[in-house]
Amino acid sequence: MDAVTETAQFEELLRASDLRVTRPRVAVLSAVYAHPHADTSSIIGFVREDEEGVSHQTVYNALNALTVAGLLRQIQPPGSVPRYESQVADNHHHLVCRVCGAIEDVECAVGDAPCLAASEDHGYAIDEAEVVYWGTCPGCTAGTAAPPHPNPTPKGTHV
Amino acid sequence: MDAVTETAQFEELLRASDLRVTRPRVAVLSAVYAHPHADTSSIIGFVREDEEGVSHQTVYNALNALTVAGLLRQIQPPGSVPRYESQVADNHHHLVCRVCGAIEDVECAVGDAPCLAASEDHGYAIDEAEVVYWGTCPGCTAGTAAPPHPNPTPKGTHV
DNA sequence: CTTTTTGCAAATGATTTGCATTAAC
DNA sequence: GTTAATGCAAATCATTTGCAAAAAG
Repeated sequence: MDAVTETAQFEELLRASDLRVTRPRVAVLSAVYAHPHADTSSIIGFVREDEEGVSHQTVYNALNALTVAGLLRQIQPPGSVPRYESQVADNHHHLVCRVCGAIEDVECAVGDAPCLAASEDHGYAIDEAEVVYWGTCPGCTAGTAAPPHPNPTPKGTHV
Repeated sequence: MDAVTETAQFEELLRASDLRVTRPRVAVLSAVYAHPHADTSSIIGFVREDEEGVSHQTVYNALNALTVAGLLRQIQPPGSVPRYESQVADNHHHLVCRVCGAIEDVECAVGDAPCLAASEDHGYAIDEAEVVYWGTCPGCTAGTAAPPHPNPTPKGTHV
């Protein structure tokens, strides 16, 4: 897919969600599609490669609007900064490395059905179940990678 | 359990983790045990009820040390501030209200076993699976409570 | 032409850092 | 006595707010 086609598709996504089509929003969508799990400051950097002079508030505004509209999904591993990804229709979950902060997508093992029935729902109307698998990625297990985003390993838990 | 006994137990917990026993640390443990899911600023308030003049950095230090030691567990719903809870040995999960930010504990439906096998582990050594159920609590469903901690509902996801 | 979004500047608020003092062991 | 934790102050960083100018529909 060439750049022109891609831009047209992002514009279509915006229109379909009743959002005004602006260059910063297209650039934000493009950045997140190209870099899943990117954090806000990285996204600001990517957006400015496409469109110089875009303010960070505009990126914050766009990320927020796109997330509310359902075009993006915000994920936030504890102790880390919010990150964004584009796939919202499937029900994949995340594998997070405690050492380097890397994030991988994993398909939900049970497909389209609820991942887990809450044993008691406390009267809540549940609309989503989100699963985070914590572990150590192959590179960090091998001790080859430096830890940029360390997260402590809690005790007394299991997988 | 009276206050003296409780304090003695917290001191014992600290000693068992090779942590020095200090009044601020005991106060932090006490605050989190008394108020599960409290955020840092609330904890600072509770600690100062017990021990005046404790600085917030000391509370931050203590929370961090206790979390690394495994005496506390940090949870952080996206868009919210980090919260702490004391139960670390079981494998309960959380039910979070998108409207008011309330958090409830729910027991893991599958007991002691892994909650969900990752369909592909990408070579990660997984040590924990964390589940967050998103929904609306009974009070907010009834429309009786004001929203202090709103979180947008993403589209395209399922429970 | 009306409404929304952008861009700039400044404010806010949580968390961290550095260092001398104090307390734990 | 030695080491680690505390308290104070100041710095940092992500994020938000307010408002005038510009762009979208």
